[in-house]
Amino acid sequence: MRYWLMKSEPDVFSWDNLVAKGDAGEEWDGVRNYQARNFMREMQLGDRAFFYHSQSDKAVVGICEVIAEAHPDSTTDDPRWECVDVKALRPFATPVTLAMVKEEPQLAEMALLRQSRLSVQPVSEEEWRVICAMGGVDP
DNA sequence: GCCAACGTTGGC
DNA sequence: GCCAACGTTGGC
Repeated sequence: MRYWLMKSEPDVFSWDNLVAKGDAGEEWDGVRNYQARNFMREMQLGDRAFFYHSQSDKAVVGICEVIAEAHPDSTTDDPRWECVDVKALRPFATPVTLAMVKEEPQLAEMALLRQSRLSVQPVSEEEWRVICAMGGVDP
């Protein structure tokens, strides 16, 4: 299993919105960046991803699971764009803010810090464990 | 609201 | 194929 981090602006689509979708989950549509799309193509059923709120929150707020592998993005006719489906798995007891990530030396190499504009990115197993511990959830 | 980073577009 | 112009994202 691999680990990922996916960003969303909470004003557009929040963690609570995903929770409301239940086990049916939701398409992670709207990605129009090749690098982010390529990471979604690598995702497999059962992979886990952090749900990150950009802009106002700037924090990891929950864990979701990939429930459908890459398929055409229903929000466009352009065949270049694909997306996966995810469902909410569990919320963080304590949201892990961007500031907290910056202060943790073990997380210094994260794409979240190095490539701030990338909306879908891989997370190493070690980074996954560290952030889960900070957030008070089981990895 | 501003700005840095960076991706995309289009002229040459 | 290069590069200037421009648009978007996301942190501050």
